[in-house]
Amino acid sequence: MAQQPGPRADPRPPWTRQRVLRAAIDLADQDGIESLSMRKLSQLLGGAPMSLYNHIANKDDLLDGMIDAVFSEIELPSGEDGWKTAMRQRAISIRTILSRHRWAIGLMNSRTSPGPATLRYHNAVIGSLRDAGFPVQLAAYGIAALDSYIYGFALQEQALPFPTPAQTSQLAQAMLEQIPTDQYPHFAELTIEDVLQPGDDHGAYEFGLDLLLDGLEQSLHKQTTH
Amino acid sequence: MAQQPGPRADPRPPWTRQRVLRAAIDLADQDGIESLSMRKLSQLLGGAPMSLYNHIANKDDLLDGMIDAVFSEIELPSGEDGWKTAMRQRAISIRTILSRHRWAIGLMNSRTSPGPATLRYHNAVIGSLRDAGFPVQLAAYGIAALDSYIYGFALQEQALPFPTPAQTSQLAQAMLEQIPTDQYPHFAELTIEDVLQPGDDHGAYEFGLDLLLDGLEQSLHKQTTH
DNA sequence: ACCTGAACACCGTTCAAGT
DNA sequence: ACCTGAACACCGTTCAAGT
Repeated sequence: MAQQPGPRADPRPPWTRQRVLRAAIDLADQDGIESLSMRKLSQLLGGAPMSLYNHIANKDDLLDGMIDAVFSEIELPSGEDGWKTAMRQRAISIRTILSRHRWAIGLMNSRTSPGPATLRYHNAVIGSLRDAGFPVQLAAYGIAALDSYIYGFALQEQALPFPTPAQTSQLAQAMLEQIPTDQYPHFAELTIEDVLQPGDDHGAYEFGLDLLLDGLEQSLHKQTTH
Repeated sequence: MAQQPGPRADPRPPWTRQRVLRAAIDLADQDGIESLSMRKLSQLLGGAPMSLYNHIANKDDLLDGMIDAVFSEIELPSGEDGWKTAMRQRAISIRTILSRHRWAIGLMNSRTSPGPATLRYHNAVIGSLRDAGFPVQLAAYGIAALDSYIYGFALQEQALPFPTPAQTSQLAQAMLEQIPTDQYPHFAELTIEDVLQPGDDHGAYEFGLDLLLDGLEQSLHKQTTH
Protein backbone atom coordinates (compact mmCIF):
# COMPACT_ATOMS: atom_id res chain seq x y z
CA MET A 1 0.00 0.00 0.00
CA ALA A 2 2.81 2.36 0.76
CA GLN A 3 4.25 1.71 -2.70
CA GLN A 4 1.09 3.01 -4.34
CA PRO A 5 0.38 6.34 -2.70
CA GLY A 6 -2.17 7.52 -5.28
CA PRO A 7 -1.91 10.83 -7.13
CA ARG A 8 -3.05 13.05 -4.24
CA ALA A 9 -0.89 11.54 -1.52
CA ASP A 10 2.53 12.85 -2.56
CA PRO A 11 2.96 16.38 -1.27
CA ARG A 12 5.99 16.90 -3.50
CA PRO A 13 5.40 15.72 -7.06
CA PRO A 14 8.49 15.66 -9.27
CA TRP A 15 9.34 18.97 -10.83
CA THR A 16 8.95 19.47 -14.55
CA ARG A 17 9.47 22.50 -16.77
CA GLN A 18 5.69 22.68 -17.13
CA ARG A 19 5.13 22.68 -13.38
CA VAL A 20 7.87 25.24 -12.79
CA LEU A 21 6.39 27.57 -15.44
CA ARG A 22 2.91 27.21 -13.99
CA ALA A 23 4.08 28.04 -10.48
CA ALA A 24 6.08 31.01 -11.78
CA ILE A 25 3.04 32.40 -13.64
CA ASP A 26 0.82 31.95 -10.60
CA LEU A 27 3.36 33.74 -8.44
CA ALA A 28 3.73 36.62 -10.89
CA ASP A 29 -0.07 36.88 -11.32
CA GLN A 30 -0.63 37.12 -7.60
CA ASP A 31 2.33 39.09 -6.29
CA GLY A 32 3.68 40.86 -9.37
CA ILE A 33 6.75 40.21 -11.46
CA GLU A 34 9.02 41.96 -8.96
CA SER A 35 8.11 39.25 -6.45
CA LEU A 36 9.11 36.45 -8.76
CA SER A 37 12.52 35.33 -7.55
CA MET A 38 14.21 32.00 -8.02
CA ARG A 39 14.34 31.63 -4.27
CA LYS A 40 10.64 32.30 -3.66
CA LEU A 41 9.67 30.13 -6.61
CA SER A 42 11.69 27.17 -5.32
CA GLN A 43 10.19 27.66 -1.87
CA LEU A 44 6.69 27.60 -3.39
CA LEU A 45 7.54 24.32 -5.07
CA GLY A 46 9.00 22.93 -1.87
CA GLY A 47 12.68 22.65 -2.75
CA ALA A 48 16.01 24.39 -2.96
CA PRO A 49 16.68 27.33 -5.31
CA MET A 50 19.24 25.35 -7.25
CA SER A 51 16.77 22.58 -8.07
CA LEU A 52 15.12 24.97 -10.52
CA TYR A 53 18.18 24.84 -12.73
CA ASN A 54 17.48 21.20 -13.52
CA HIS A 55 14.40 22.32 -15.49
CA ILE A 56 15.19 25.78 -16.77
CA ALA A 57 18.48 27.22 -17.94
CA ASN A 58 18.23 30.49 -16.01
CA LYS A 59 15.78 33.25 -15.18
CA ASP A 60 15.74 34.50 -18.76
CA ASP A 61 14.72 31.07 -19.99
CA LEU A 62 12.05 31.03 -17.29
CA LEU A 63 10.62 34.30 -18.63
CA ASP A 64 10.73 32.99 -22.22
CA GLY A 65 8.68 29.99 -21.16
CA MET A 66 6.20 32.08 -19.20
CA ILE A 67 5.60 34.39 -22.17
CA ASP A 68 5.12 31.51 -24.58
CA ALA A 69 2.54 30.10 -22.17
CA VAL A 70 0.70 33.43 -22.22
CA PHE A 71 0.70 33.47 -26.03
CA SER A 72 -0.75 29.98 -26.00
CA GLU A 73 -3.76 31.35 -24.10
CA ILE A 74 -4.71 33.77 -26.87
CA GLU A 75 -7.45 32.49 -29.16
CA LEU A 76 -6.16 32.09 -32.69
CA PRO A 77 -8.11 34.09 -35.29
CA SER A 78 -10.62 31.70 -36.85
CA GLY A 79 -10.54 33.19 -40.32
CA GLU A 80 -14.18 32.41 -40.92
CA ASP A 81 -15.78 35.74 -40.11
CA GLY A 82 -13.40 38.02 -41.95
CA TRP A 83 -10.28 39.86 -40.89
CA LYS A 84 -12.08 42.69 -39.09
CA THR A 85 -13.94 40.37 -36.75
CA ALA A 86 -10.81 38.30 -36.28
CA MET A 87 -8.76 41.36 -35.34
CA ARG A 88 -11.42 42.66 -32.96
CA GLN A 89 -11.66 39.30 -31.23
CA ARG A 90 -7.90 39.14 -31.03
CA ALA A 91 -7.75 42.58 -29.41
CA ILE A 92 -10.40 41.69 -26.87
CA SER A 93 -8.83 38.32 -26.14
CA ILE A 94 -5.41 39.84 -25.49
CA ARG A 95 -6.90 42.46 -23.20
CA THR A 96 -8.65 39.80 -21.14
CA ILE A 97 -5.56 37.65 -20.88
CA LEU A 98 -3.26 40.54 -20.03
CA SER A 99 -5.61 41.60 -17.25
CA ARG A 100 -4.86 38.21 -15.66
CA HIS A 101 -1.14 38.46 -16.46
CA ARG A 102 -0.34 42.13 -16.00
CA TRP A 103 3.35 41.37 -15.58
CA ALA A 104 3.48 40.04 -19.16
CA ILE A 105 2.65 43.27 -21.00
CA GLY A 106 6.15 44.65 -21.23
CA LEU A 107 7.60 41.27 -22.10
CA MET A 108 5.32 40.04 -24.90
CA ASN A 109 7.32 41.86 -27.56
CA SER A 110 10.79 41.85 -26.07
CA ARG A 111 11.74 38.18 -25.98
CA THR A 112 14.24 37.37 -28.71
CA SER A 113 13.75 33.62 -28.75
CA PRO A 114 10.02 33.08 -29.44
CA GLY A 115 8.52 29.73 -28.46
CA PRO A 116 6.24 27.58 -30.61
CA ALA A 117 2.98 29.10 -29.32
CA THR A 118 4.31 32.59 -30.04
CA LEU A 119 5.25 31.65 -33.60
CA ARG A 120 1.96 29.87 -34.27
CA TYR A 121 0.09 32.92 -33.00
CA HIS A 122 1.99 35.49 -35.06
CA ASN A 123 1.73 33.32 -38.14
CA ALA A 124 -2.05 33.07 -37.74
CA VAL A 125 -2.47 36.82 -37.26
CA ILE A 126 -0.47 37.67 -40.36
CA GLY A 127 -2.28 34.93 -42.29
CA SER A 128 -5.65 36.37 -41.38
CA LEU A 129 -4.81 39.67 -43.07
CA ARG A 130 -2.92 38.17 -46.02
CA ASP A 131 -5.82 35.83 -46.79
CA ALA A 132 -8.15 38.81 -46.81
CA GLY A 133 -6.08 40.43 -49.52
CA PHE A 134 -3.73 42.65 -47.56
CA PRO A 135 -0.40 43.22 -49.33
CA VAL A 136 2.58 42.29 -47.14
CA GLN A 137 3.50 45.89 -46.42
CA LEU A 138 -0.02 46.91 -45.43
CA ALA A 139 -0.37 43.79 -43.26
CA ALA A 140 2.88 44.71 -41.50
CA TYR A 141 1.77 48.30 -40.93
CA GLY A 142 -1.68 47.24 -39.87
CA ILE A 143 -0.46 44.72 -37.34
CA ALA A 144 2.10 47.18 -35.99
CA ALA A 145 -0.66 49.77 -35.54
CA LEU A 146 -3.07 47.33 -33.88
CA ASP A 147 -0.39 45.81 -31.64
CA SER A 148 0.82 49.24 -30.59
CA TYR A 149 -2.70 50.17 -29.61
CA ILE A 150 -3.46 46.87 -27.88
CA TYR A 151 -0.29 46.73 -25.82
CA GLY A 152 -0.28 50.47 -25.16
CA PHE A 153 -3.81 50.36 -23.82
CA ALA A 154 -2.89 47.40 -21.64
CA LEU A 155 0.15 49.31 -20.42
CA GLN A 156 -2.04 52.20 -19.31
CA GLU A 157 -4.53 49.90 -17.64
CA GLN A 158 -1.75 48.06 -15.89
CA ALA A 159 -0.48 51.42 -14.64
CA LEU A 160 -3.63 51.79 -12.57
CA PRO A 161 -2.51 50.63 -9.16
CA PHE A 162 -5.80 48.90 -8.37
CA PRO A 163 -7.75 46.39 -10.42
CA THR A 164 -11.26 47.66 -9.70
CA PRO A 165 -12.69 50.95 -11.04
CA ALA A 166 -14.04 51.88 -7.59
CA GLN A 167 -10.62 51.66 -5.96
CA THR A 168 -9.08 53.56 -8.86
CA SER A 169 -11.64 56.34 -8.51
CA GLN A 170 -10.80 56.56 -4.85
CA LEU A 171 -7.08 56.88 -5.53
CA ALA A 172 -7.72 59.47 -8.25
CA GLN A 173 -9.80 61.42 -5.74
CA ALA A 174 -6.94 61.33 -3.24
CA MET A 175 -4.42 62.33 -5.91
CA LEU A 176 -6.58 65.21 -7.02
CA GLU A 177 -6.80 66.58 -3.50
CA GLN A 178 -3.04 66.93 -3.36
CA ILE A 179 -2.84 68.91 -6.59
CA PRO A 180 -3.36 72.66 -7.08
CA THR A 181 -6.33 72.18 -9.39
CA ASP A 182 -6.62 75.87 -10.24
CA GLN A 183 -3.23 75.65 -11.94
CA TYR A 184 -4.32 72.69 -14.05
CA PRO A 185 -7.99 73.31 -14.86
CA HIS A 186 -8.26 70.99 -17.86
CA PHE A 187 -6.59 68.19 -15.96
CA ALA A 188 -8.91 68.67 -13.02
CA GLU A 189 -12.01 68.82 -15.21
CA LEU A 190 -11.22 65.65 -17.11
CA THR A 191 -10.28 63.81 -13.94
CA ILE A 192 -13.53 64.79 -12.24
CA GLU A 193 -15.86 64.22 -15.19
CA ASP A 194 -14.23 61.13 -16.59
CA VAL A 195 -11.76 59.31 -14.38
CA LEU A 196 -13.81 59.67 -11.22
CA GLN A 197 -16.89 58.17 -12.86
CA PRO A 198 -17.14 54.46 -12.22
CA GLY A 199 -17.41 52.01 -15.10
CA ASP A 200 -14.70 49.80 -16.56
CA ASP A 201 -14.35 51.84 -19.73
CA HIS A 202 -15.04 49.07 -22.13
CA GLY A 203 -16.08 51.99 -24.30
CA ALA A 204 -12.67 53.62 -24.45
CA TYR A 205 -11.00 50.43 -25.65
CA GLU A 206 -13.45 49.78 -28.46
CA PHE A 207 -13.46 53.44 -29.48
CA GLY A 208 -9.79 53.55 -30.43
CA LEU A 209 -9.90 50.01 -31.75
CA ASP A 210 -12.68 50.88 -34.19
CA LEU A 211 -10.86 54.01 -35.34
CA LEU A 212 -7.97 51.76 -36.37
CA LEU A 213 -10.06 48.96 -37.87
CA ASP A 214 -12.21 51.34 -39.93
CA GLY A 215 -9.13 53.20 -41.09
CA LEU A 216 -7.46 49.95 -42.06
CA GLU A 217 -10.51 48.93 -44.05
CA GLN A 218 -10.34 52.16 -46.02
CA SER A 219 -6.61 51.65 -46.63
CA LEU A 220 -7.30 48.16 -47.93
CA HIS A 221 -9.97 49.39 -50.34
CA LYS A 222 -7.71 52.16 -51.60
CA GLN A 223 -4.84 49.73 -52.27
CA THR A 224 -6.96 47.09 -53.96
CA THR A 225 -9.02 49.38 -56.20
CA HIS A 226 -5.93 51.13 -57.59
CA MET B 1 43.78 81.31 -4.12
CA ALA B 2 43.01 77.97 -2.57
CA GLN B 3 39.83 79.46 -1.15
CA GLN B 4 38.57 80.26 -4.65
CA PRO B 5 39.00 77.08 -6.62
CA GLY B 6 36.79 78.08 -9.55
CA PRO B 7 33.93 75.97 -10.85
CA ARG B 8 36.02 73.35 -12.67
CA ALA B 9 38.52 72.65 -9.90
CA ASP B 10 36.35 70.75 -7.43
CA PRO B 11 36.09 67.12 -8.50
CA ARG B 12 33.21 66.49 -6.11
CA PRO B 13 30.61 69.25 -6.26
CA PRO B 14 27.93 69.10 -3.55
CA TRP B 15 25.09 66.75 -4.34
CA THR B 16 21.66 68.15 -5.07
CA ARG B 17 18.39 66.45 -6.04
CA GLN B 18 18.87 67.88 -9.53
CA ARG B 19 22.36 66.44 -9.87
CA VAL B 20 21.30 63.06 -8.50
CA LEU B 21 18.39 62.87 -10.97
CA ARG B 22 20.63 63.85 -13.87
CA ALA B 23 23.20 61.19 -13.04
CA ALA B 24 20.45 58.57 -12.60
CA ILE B 25 18.96 59.41 -16.00
CA ASP B 26 22.38 59.28 -17.67
CA LEU B 27 23.05 55.91 -16.07
CA ALA B 28 19.68 54.49 -17.12
CA ASP B 29 20.06 55.88 -20.65
CA GLN B 30 23.44 54.26 -21.09
CA ASP B 31 23.20 50.97 -19.24
CA GLY B 32 19.46 50.36 -18.94
CA ILE B 33 17.12 50.68 -15.99
CA GLU B 34 18.18 47.30 -14.60
CA SER B 35 21.66 48.73 -14.10
CA LEU B 36 20.41 51.68 -12.09
CA SER B 37 21.17 50.77 -8.49
CA MET B 38 21.60 53.07 -5.53
CA ARG B 39 25.08 51.69 -5.10
CA LYS B 40 26.22 52.26 -8.67
CA LEU B 41 24.61 55.67 -8.72
CA SER B 42 26.40 56.77 -5.57
CA GLN B 43 29.65 55.44 -6.96
CA LEU B 44 29.13 57.44 -10.15
CA LEU B 45 28.66 60.55 -8.03
CA GLY B 46 31.72 59.74 -5.96
CA GLY B 47 30.20 58.99 -2.57
CA ALA B 48 28.60 56.41 -0.34
CA PRO B 49 25.22 54.79 -1.15
CA MET B 50 23.62 56.29 1.92
CA SER B 51 24.50 59.82 0.88
CA LEU B 52 21.78 59.57 -1.77
CA TYR B 53 19.15 59.50 0.93
CA ASN B 54 19.98 63.08 1.86
CA HIS B 55 18.49 64.18 -1.46
CA ILE B 56 15.86 61.63 -2.34
CA ALA B 57 13.49 59.72 -0.10
CA ASN B 58 14.06 56.29 -1.65
CA LYS B 59 14.34 54.61 -5.01
CA ASP B 60 10.67 55.18 -5.78
CA ASP B 61 11.09 58.89 -5.24
CA LEU B 62 14.13 58.75 -7.50
CA LEU B 63 12.02 57.21 -10.29
CA ASP B 64 9.28 59.80 -9.76
CA GLY B 65 11.83 62.56 -10.23
CA MET B 66 13.35 60.93 -13.29
CA ILE B 67 9.97 60.55 -14.98
CA ASP B 68 8.99 64.15 -14.26
CA ALA B 69 12.28 65.21 -15.85
CA VAL B 70 11.40 63.20 -18.96
CA PHE B 71 7.95 64.83 -19.15
CA SER B 72 9.63 68.23 -18.93
CA GLU B 73 11.51 67.40 -22.14
CA ILE B 74 8.32 66.98 -24.18
CA GLU B 75 7.38 70.06 -26.19
CA LEU B 76 4.06 71.44 -24.99
CA PRO B 77 1.43 71.69 -27.75
CA SER B 78 1.50 75.26 -29.02
CA GLY B 79 -2.20 75.52 -29.77
CA GLU B 80 -1.63 77.81 -32.75
CA ASP B 81 -1.78 75.32 -35.60
CA GLY B 82 -4.84 73.37 -34.58
CA TRP B 83 -5.28 70.24 -32.51
CA LYS B 84 -4.31 67.81 -35.25
CA THR B 85 -0.91 69.36 -35.82
CA ALA B 86 -0.43 69.69 -32.08
CA MET B 87 -1.18 65.99 -31.53
CA ARG B 88 1.04 64.90 -34.37
CA GLN B 89 3.93 66.98 -33.04
CA ARG B 90 3.31 65.60 -29.59
CA ALA B 91 3.44 62.03 -30.88
CA ILE B 92 6.67 62.65 -32.75
CA SER B 93 8.21 64.51 -29.84
CA ILE B 94 7.46 61.67 -27.41
CA ARG B 95 8.87 59.09 -29.79
CA THR B 96 12.11 61.04 -30.11
CA ILE B 97 12.45 61.51 -26.38
CA LEU B 98 11.60 57.91 -25.54
CA SER B 99 14.24 56.71 -27.98
CA ARG B 100 16.76 58.50 -25.75
CA HIS B 101 15.10 57.27 -22.55
CA ARG B 102 13.95 53.76 -23.41
CA TRP B 103 13.76 52.82 -19.73
CA ALA B 104 11.02 55.41 -19.21
CA ILE B 105 8.34 53.90 -21.46
CA GLY B 106 6.82 51.55 -18.92
CA LEU B 107 6.97 54.16 -16.18
CA MET B 108 5.44 57.25 -17.82
CA ASN B 109 1.92 56.17 -16.93
CA SER B 110 2.48 54.22 -13.75
CA ARG B 111 3.72 56.83 -11.30
CA THR B 112 1.00 57.75 -8.83
CA SER B 113 2.48 61.03 -7.64
CA PRO B 114 2.89 63.15 -10.77
CA GLY B 115 5.39 66.02 -10.62
CA PRO B 116 4.80 69.58 -11.82
CA ALA B 117 6.14 69.00 -15.35
CA THR B 118 3.86 65.96 -15.71
CA LEU B 119 0.80 67.92 -14.63
CA ARG B 120 1.63 70.90 -16.85
CA TYR B 121 2.04 68.56 -19.79
CA HIS B 122 -1.21 66.65 -19.31
CA ASN B 123 -3.10 69.86 -18.74
CA ALA B 124 -1.77 71.31 -22.00
CA VAL B 125 -2.66 68.20 -24.00
CA ILE B 126 -6.23 68.12 -22.71
CA GLY B 127 -6.53 71.87 -23.22
CA SER B 128 -5.47 71.57 -26.83
CA LEU B 129 -8.42 69.28 -27.59
CA ARG B 130 -10.93 71.09 -25.38
CA ASP B 131 -10.10 74.44 -27.00
CA ALA B 132 -10.69 72.87 -30.40
CA GLY B 133 -14.23 71.95 -29.38
CA PHE B 134 -13.82 68.41 -28.15
CA PRO B 135 -16.39 67.47 -25.48
CA VAL B 136 -14.74 66.15 -22.30
CA GLN B 137 -15.67 62.54 -23.03
CA LEU B 138 -14.35 62.61 -26.58
CA ALA B 139 -11.16 64.34 -25.42
CA ALA B 140 -10.66 61.60 -22.83
CA TYR B 141 -11.25 58.82 -25.35
CA GLY B 142 -9.10 60.53 -27.97
CA ILE B 143 -6.15 61.02 -25.63
CA ALA B 144 -6.45 57.46 -24.36
CA ALA B 145 -6.38 56.17 -27.94
CA LEU B 146 -3.43 58.35 -28.96
CA ASP B 147 -1.46 57.61 -25.80
CA SER B 148 -2.08 53.89 -26.16
CA TYR B 149 -0.75 54.03 -29.68
CA ILE B 150 2.23 56.25 -28.84
CA TYR B 151 3.41 54.27 -25.84
CA GLY B 152 2.59 50.93 -27.42
CA PHE B 153 4.63 51.75 -30.50
CA ALA B 154 7.49 52.88 -28.27
CA LEU B 155 7.18 49.63 -26.32
CA GLN B 156 7.59 47.62 -29.50
CA GLU B 157 10.52 49.71 -30.66
CA GLN B 158 12.15 49.38 -27.27
CA ALA B 159 11.73 45.63 -27.55
CA LEU B 160 14.17 45.61 -30.43
CA PRO B 161 17.41 44.65 -28.76
CA PHE B 162 19.52 46.97 -30.94
CA PRO B 163 19.06 50.66 -31.65
CA THR B 164 20.03 50.61 -35.35
CA PRO B 165 17.94 49.05 -38.14
CA ALA B 166 20.98 47.28 -39.60
CA GLN B 167 21.74 45.47 -36.36
CA THR B 168 18.08 44.61 -35.93
CA SER B 169 17.94 43.12 -39.42
CA GLN B 170 20.96 41.04 -38.61
CA LEU B 171 19.38 39.68 -35.45
CA ALA B 172 16.12 38.98 -37.27
CA GLN B 173 18.12 37.08 -39.87
CA ALA B 174 19.75 34.98 -37.15
CA MET B 175 16.39 34.40 -35.43
CA LEU B 176 14.80 33.34 -38.70
CA GLU B 177 17.50 30.75 -39.33
CA GLN B 178 16.63 28.99 -36.10
CA ILE B 179 12.95 28.71 -36.94
CA PRO B 180 11.22 26.06 -39.06
CA THR B 181 10.00 28.57 -41.62
CA ASP B 182 7.92 26.04 -43.53
CA GLN B 183 5.70 25.69 -40.48
CA TYR B 184 5.16 29.44 -40.26
CA PRO B 185 5.04 30.64 -43.87
CA HIS B 186 3.27 33.96 -43.23
CA PHE B 187 5.64 34.79 -40.42
CA ALA B 188 8.64 33.98 -42.59
CA GLU B 189 7.32 35.99 -45.53
CA LEU B 190 6.63 39.10 -43.52
CA THR B 191 9.95 38.88 -41.72
CA ILE B 192 11.86 38.57 -44.99
CA GLU B 193 9.94 41.17 -46.97
CA ASP B 194 9.47 43.71 -44.23
CA VAL B 195 11.58 43.31 -41.12
CA LEU B 196 14.75 42.41 -42.95
CA GLN B 197 14.56 45.49 -45.16
CA PRO B 198 16.59 48.34 -43.73
CA GLY B 199 14.98 51.71 -43.03
CA ASP B 200 13.87 53.13 -39.73
CA ASP B 201 10.17 52.71 -40.44
CA HIS B 202 9.19 56.27 -39.94
CA GLY B 203 6.37 55.26 -42.24
CA ALA B 204 4.85 52.70 -39.89
CA TYR B 205 4.60 55.20 -37.05
CA GLU B 206 2.88 57.88 -39.09
CA PHE B 207 0.59 55.34 -40.76
CA GLY B 208 -1.15 54.29 -37.56
CA LEU B 209 -0.96 57.80 -36.16
CA ASP B 210 -2.84 59.19 -39.16
CA LEU B 211 -5.47 56.47 -38.94
CA LEU B 212 -6.22 57.65 -35.41
CA LEU B 213 -6.04 61.39 -36.14
CA ASP B 214 -8.28 61.14 -39.20
CA GLY B 215 -10.73 58.98 -37.30
CA LEU B 216 -10.76 61.43 -34.41
CA GLU B 217 -11.47 64.29 -36.80
CA GLN B 218 -14.50 62.43 -38.14
CA SER B 219 -15.70 61.72 -34.61
CA LEU B 220 -15.40 65.39 -33.76
CA HIS B 221 -17.42 66.45 -36.81
CA LYS B 222 -20.12 63.90 -36.04
CA GLN B 223 -20.44 65.09 -32.46
CA THR B 224 -20.49 68.80 -33.28
CA THR B 225 -22.88 68.66 -36.23
CA HIS B 226 -25.52 66.70 -34.31
C1' DA C 1 19.35 12.19 -13.89
C1' DC C 2 18.03 14.95 -10.44
C1' DC C 3 18.74 17.39 -6.21
C1' DT C 4 21.15 20.60 -2.90
C1' DG C 5 24.31 23.39 0.68
C1' DA C 6 27.77 26.74 0.73
C1' DA C 7 29.63 30.55 -1.29
C1' DC C 8 30.09 34.76 -4.26
C1' DA C 9 28.90 39.11 -5.92
C1' DC C 10 25.24 41.70 -5.89
C1' DC C 11 20.55 44.47 -4.17
C1' DG C 12 17.65 48.62 -1.05
C1' DT C 13 17.39 50.40 3.26
C1' DT C 14 17.79 50.99 8.71
C1' DC C 15 20.44 52.47 12.30
C1' DA C 16 23.83 54.69 14.78
C1' DA C 17 27.63 57.54 14.55
C1' DG C 18 30.29 61.04 12.76
C1' DT C 19 31.27 66.30 10.89
C1' DA D 1 22.51 69.87 7.53
C1' DC D 2 24.91 66.59 5.27
C1' DC D 3 27.64 62.50 5.04
C1' DT D 4 28.86 57.53 5.97
C1' DG D 5 30.27 52.49 7.73
C1' DA D 6 28.27 48.44 9.38
C1' DA D 7 24.59 45.51 9.27
C1' DC D 8 20.24 43.19 7.69
C1' DA D 9 17.40 40.80 4.64
C1' DC D 10 17.28 40.05 0.23
C1' DC D 11 18.92 38.76 -5.14
C1' DG D 12 20.80 35.15 -9.39
C1' DT D 13 24.07 31.91 -10.20
C1' DT D 14 28.64 28.86 -9.85
C1' DC D 15 30.68 25.09 -7.94
C1' DA D 16 31.31 20.92 -5.72
C1' DA D 17 29.15 17.28 -3.59
C1' DG D 18 25.58 14.20 -2.82
C1' DT D 19 21.69 10.37 -4.34
